[in-house]
Amino acid sequence: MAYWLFKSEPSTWSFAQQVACGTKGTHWNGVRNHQAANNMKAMVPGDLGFFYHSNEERAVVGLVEVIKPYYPDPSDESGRFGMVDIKALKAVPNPVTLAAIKAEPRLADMALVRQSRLSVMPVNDSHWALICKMGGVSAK
DNA sequence: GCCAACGTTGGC
DNA sequence: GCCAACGTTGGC
Repeated sequence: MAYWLFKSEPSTWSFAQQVACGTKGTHWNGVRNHQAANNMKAMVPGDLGFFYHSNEERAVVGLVEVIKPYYPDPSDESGRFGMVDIKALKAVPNPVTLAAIKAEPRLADMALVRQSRLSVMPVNDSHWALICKMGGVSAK
């Protein structure tokens, strides 16, 4: 079981919209970055992820599950990039802000902190457990 | 609104 | 193949 973090601007695609898609989920399209795409290639159904709101909010607000492995993104004319499908699992009761993550020394080496522009990134087991705890949500 | 980080493009 | 120019992202 691997863990991930999906970053989105809430004004473009929010966790509330993801929840509204229900158990069928949606495709996570629009990624045009090879590092992010490579992370998605490594995903398998059943993997879990954080849903992070960037820009105006800057917080982990929900948990999602990967439901379909990497496949081509039809919105990419170059054919170079793909996407996965995810569905919302549950909201994080106490959203974990970027400020809180930066204030926690054990999270200092997260990709979220080190590579602010990366939109899809891996999360290791201990980081996953700690952020779940900070957010007041059970890890699964 | 500004700026740093960084990926991409295009000229050479 | 190098590198300057440029565009985009995202934190502040």
